Amino acid sequence: MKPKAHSSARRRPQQRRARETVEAILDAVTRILKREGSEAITTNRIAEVAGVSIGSLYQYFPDKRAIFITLHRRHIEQIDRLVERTLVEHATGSLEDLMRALVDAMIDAHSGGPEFYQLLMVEVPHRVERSEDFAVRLHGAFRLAIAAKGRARTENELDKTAFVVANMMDGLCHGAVLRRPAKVSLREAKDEIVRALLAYLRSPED
Amino acid sequence: MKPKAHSSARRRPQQRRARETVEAILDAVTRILKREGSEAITTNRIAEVAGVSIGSLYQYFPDKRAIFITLHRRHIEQIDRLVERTLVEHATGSLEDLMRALVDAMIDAHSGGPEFYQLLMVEVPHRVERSEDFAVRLHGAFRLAIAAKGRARTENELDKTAFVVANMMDGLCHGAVLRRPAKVSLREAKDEIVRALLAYLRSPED
Amino acid sequence: MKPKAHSSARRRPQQRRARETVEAILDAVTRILKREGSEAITTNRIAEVAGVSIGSLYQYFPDKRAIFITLHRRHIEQIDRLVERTLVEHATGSLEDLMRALVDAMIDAHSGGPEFYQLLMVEVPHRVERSEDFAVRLHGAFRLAIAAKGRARTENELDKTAFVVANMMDGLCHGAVLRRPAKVSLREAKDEIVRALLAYLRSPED
Amino acid sequence: MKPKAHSSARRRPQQRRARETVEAILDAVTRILKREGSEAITTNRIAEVAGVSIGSLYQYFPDKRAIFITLHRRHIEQIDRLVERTLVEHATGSLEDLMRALVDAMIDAHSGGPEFYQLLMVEVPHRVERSEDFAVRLHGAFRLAIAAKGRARTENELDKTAFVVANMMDGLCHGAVLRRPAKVSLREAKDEIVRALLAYLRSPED
DNA sequence: CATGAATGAGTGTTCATTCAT
DNA sequence: AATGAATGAACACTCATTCAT
Repeated sequence: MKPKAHSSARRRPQQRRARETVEAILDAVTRILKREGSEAITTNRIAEVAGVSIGSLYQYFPDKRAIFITLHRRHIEQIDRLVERTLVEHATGSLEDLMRALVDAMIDAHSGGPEFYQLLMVEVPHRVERSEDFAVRLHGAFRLAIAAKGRARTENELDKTAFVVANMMDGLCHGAVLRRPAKVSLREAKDEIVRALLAYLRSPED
Repeated sequence: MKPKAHSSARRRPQQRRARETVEAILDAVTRILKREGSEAITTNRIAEVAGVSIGSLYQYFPDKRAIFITLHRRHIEQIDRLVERTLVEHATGSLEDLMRALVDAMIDAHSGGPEFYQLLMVEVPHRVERSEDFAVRLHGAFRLAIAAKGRARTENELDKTAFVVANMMDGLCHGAVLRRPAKVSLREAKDEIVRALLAYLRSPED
Repeated sequence: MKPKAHSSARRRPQQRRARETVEAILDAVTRILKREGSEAITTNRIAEVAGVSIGSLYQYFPDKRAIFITLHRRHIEQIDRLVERTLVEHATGSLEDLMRALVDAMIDAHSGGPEFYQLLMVEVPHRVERSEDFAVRLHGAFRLAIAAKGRARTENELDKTAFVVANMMDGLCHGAVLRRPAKVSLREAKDEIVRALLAYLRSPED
Repeated sequence: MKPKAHSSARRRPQQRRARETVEAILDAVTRILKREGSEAITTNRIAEVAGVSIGSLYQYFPDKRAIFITLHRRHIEQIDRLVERTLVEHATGSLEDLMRALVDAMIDAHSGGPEFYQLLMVEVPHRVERSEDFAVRLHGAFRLAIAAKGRARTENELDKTAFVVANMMDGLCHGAVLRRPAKVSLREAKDEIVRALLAYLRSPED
């Protein structure tokens, strides 16, 4: 009656508590970053802002870095989902629609402020969990999408094209958010980025 | 009585010493970064590797951050000189020559390893001394160069074009150094970057 | 109504559970000590290795130290039983037989490794529960045994003799286990210890 | 005149300061141990009691354990010097004089209280710096001294004798300080220890 | 000016213990 | 009773910076 019957109902509370604590910790990091700056992100402050004890923090994360690794993983998962969803949704549309949708998605995803990405860059051990940069991770997806839209190409041409598209997208969208000249509106920047991508993709192979 | 009497003869040695000390400190930072990683860059270690006392370090730099600000300023000055020289040298050449020369220059300048730029990004206070990002700083230079090569354009079109070219250049060159797929050679990447830039610059305005 | 009604039948299981839990905890300590070293002996780890919850551990022991006190008490009880049994068993034999039997018993009892005794030394509060050191506790037993074997002595002489014998036994047996030179076998060490004890016990009073 | 002339005069102050700081730290440990107990020995408290900053403490000792290792090394050096000096001083005297002098020396050296030795036992990593226990270290010296006094012996007999003498000395002197029965005076204990040692050393080989 | 010993606020982390479930 | 998530005081240690020499 008590011990094992539909134990899921019994274990859930624990798992829910744990999940909530983890969320609170992760949220606290971004909150502190925004309100107090990256230097204020200490484990004790995180715990305090998260409303949990420092001991609880260490129950869920083996050390400080693990918090950033989790944050990083979540971030790239979010971006990847977004990009892949966009690629699928516009698989049958025009090349222009696809590019525009991707640019919109990228810019939306990065609007959280540059400090956050900076932070992850600094705190996440290179090549350990950050393993693959955006442009590297999505190389395959871009290749597929480009292959579907484009003319016949060799494998090598596809690789080069995917490399350029991924890095243009990343660099230009980042630039549009972080260093757009005052005289250029976000709308205009997006249009121009799309124009640049299309110009490249439509240019003759050689 | 003492201070100014034919000071040039007297001060020179001091200024040379000072200059040498500053250089030694700055060099020490990059040396430690390469050999021991960014975590090892402490003021005491910098002084030690530079072969000066910690006291002397603080004679020339008010605090740790000032060292990075100096390093950063030197870095952007170097890049700027490089880009501007390239723009001038290829002012009369073809657009393709200009772009190829710029891409070469950028990739050369960034071959010092990503850790260095990362470090500066992290340590230099935003908007204080890092004031203007590459793409922003060189916006004007690019505008001029593009205006000279291109067809008649409105001011706004020039701004947008300069924005895109600067950010494409930055993003793609960075990508070529840091995240180029194994199957694409650096030579091929450069060619493809130039091709993308030209495709954009030659595409019809609208 | 509830508490005592044929309680023996009812309480037994509980008492058995309790006993088992206590044993599991005590065993866990020595197991961790051997496998992970004394630094790994934390209350949480003890509970984990014992297969009980940390809460249960605190049900049976008021604090960490109580665990070591229990362990210590058990250890001295074991030694005392061993020594006293040996004294009784060899009450009628020769002095040499008695000494040899005691040395054997002591060395056997200490073969569990030095870390264990070290641990108890450190963790058990002096003069609280560790109240009486081996040589002090068994002083009386030794006095009796020596008195039985020896010539007529004054009380004071008996005290001195018991003091020396107990401490020789302790020190030499400890030494035989922990710091015996490689060139001396355990067999030889035992023989030599017995020889030393007998030489002392047989030496003229003055 | 100032800079390099007999630089020893200049460097001394530094070395003296350093030496004083090290002494202050080491003294602080024993002071805290006596006044507040071993649990109060934290690096911060040590620094406080030593009258230096925690930073200075870490300038001279890489970590907490290093402090205990130094303390331990000094202790064994002191004991060794004492024993060896005694052996030399009584090289030509009677066996009884030598033994009595050694017992006196040992008891004097251990009168600092048992907590101190306990502490070193616990904190100094076994077999790392504690390399050789008293009885092991002085095995050679005892062998020589015994060989000089005694009758002709085989190598093996010398080893066994040295083993027994060293451990008797250690165990009995320790016992005389730490667990002497109230009814036995220190004077009596010493006499009895000497008597036991002589009885052993004078007993026929087999 | 140069030196480097000294400083100490602040950091990440541990672990004995409590208490709501 | 049993559980184990939560607690938080306390610890070892770092490092930017100061200042007496």
